[in-house]
Amino acid sequence: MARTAGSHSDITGPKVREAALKLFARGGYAAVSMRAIAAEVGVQVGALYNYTPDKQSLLFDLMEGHMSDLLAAVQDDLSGSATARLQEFVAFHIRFHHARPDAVFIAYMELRNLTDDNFKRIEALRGQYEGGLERILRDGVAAKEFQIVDTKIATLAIIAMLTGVNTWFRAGGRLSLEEVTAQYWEMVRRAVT
Amino acid sequence: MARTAGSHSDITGPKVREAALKLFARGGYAAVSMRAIAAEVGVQVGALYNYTPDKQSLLFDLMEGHMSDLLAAVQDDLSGSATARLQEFVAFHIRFHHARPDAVFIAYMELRNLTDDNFKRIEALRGQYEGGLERILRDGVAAKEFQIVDTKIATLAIIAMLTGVNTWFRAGGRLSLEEVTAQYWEMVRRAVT
DNA sequence: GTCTATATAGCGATAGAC
DNA sequence: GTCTATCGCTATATAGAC
Repeated sequence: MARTAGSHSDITGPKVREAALKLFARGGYAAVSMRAIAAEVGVQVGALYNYTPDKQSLLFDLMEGHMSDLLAAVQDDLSGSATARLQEFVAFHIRFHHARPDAVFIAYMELRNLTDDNFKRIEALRGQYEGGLERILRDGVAAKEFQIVDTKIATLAIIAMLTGVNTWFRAGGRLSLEEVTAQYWEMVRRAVT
Repeated sequence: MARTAGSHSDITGPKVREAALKLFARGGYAAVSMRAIAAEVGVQVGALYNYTPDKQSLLFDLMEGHMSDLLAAVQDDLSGSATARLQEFVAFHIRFHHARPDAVFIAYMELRNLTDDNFKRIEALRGQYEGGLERILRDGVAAKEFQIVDTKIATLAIIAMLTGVNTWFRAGGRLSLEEVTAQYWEMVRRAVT
């Protein structure tokens, strides 16, 4: 309305992030040029630098945003049994990751393209998320609901298994996400008891 | 001996592949230049093209070589029980992948940098390997050793879980590879029975 | 806020001398 | 088989006009 023609900071900013997310996931950080991102947004390359100081910050912001969303969304109702908490974690992990495949892909594939400092910050967030699962497993062992020799190994094994769903599951296929979740939960449940 | 000075095709060829393997694993295919590979080998960039027609072929040859090695090494002794065959598969997968972390990393991370044709060929090899595991699971279900709703899902879940070992296990740490293998086998065994 | 133009650097691949 | 030199192109990032 009272806005200067050509001024679109509130629109272009999110569009830059969306374009980078899509293109990084498709082609890889190193292979995607700032020109390609600008073309996807519909501006010239110089305009991108109103929204990010450089390409590295763009990558880091995407990964940090994803990990923050993940940590904000995960819940752990301590009043339930460890088994119930683990079942909720499995369902949450599959559901959350399925809903944002591009961000998940980038978070796993582009770690090595982060600077050392940025890498440490992302790894710390990842450690926090893993800690949430391990706490459930340890509580389950203490309550004699689970039999697990090493809860750290079990944590990593479960997360690797669950995240793998994103590499093959596509909606509209032979199975629904609910069926897939039920079968993964059954495997996880057996593996820890 | 009777060799022309400066002629080192039998030495340089493998060194080019080794250098590319190491650098691709560390920095990613797109981020590694032919100049960087030449420097790692100790030659000038022009010399590389005596050993590969282009950079893409270098990547494909590494990935195809890895998958061929994997398929040649995996064994399935059909005379054993499905449980014994699965245990051997778990131990083999962890052992084989642990021995060549760079090749494994590239095989998973650089798929999107393959041309369409090359991608299809690598995916076919991967499908062959997964088929070997699924055959064990199906036989185990038929023999009532395993209870699995969907052997395809179980195949993908088990492989994702086992391959995840490479992302965190380092020799000389808290646990030996044998101990890790034993714990993964315990989780897999429970998950399918 | 976006544009065009440009600085500076590096890329994959090839040609031709030795 | 390896080297040096080079072609043609693209990269990130910045400067200054509007």
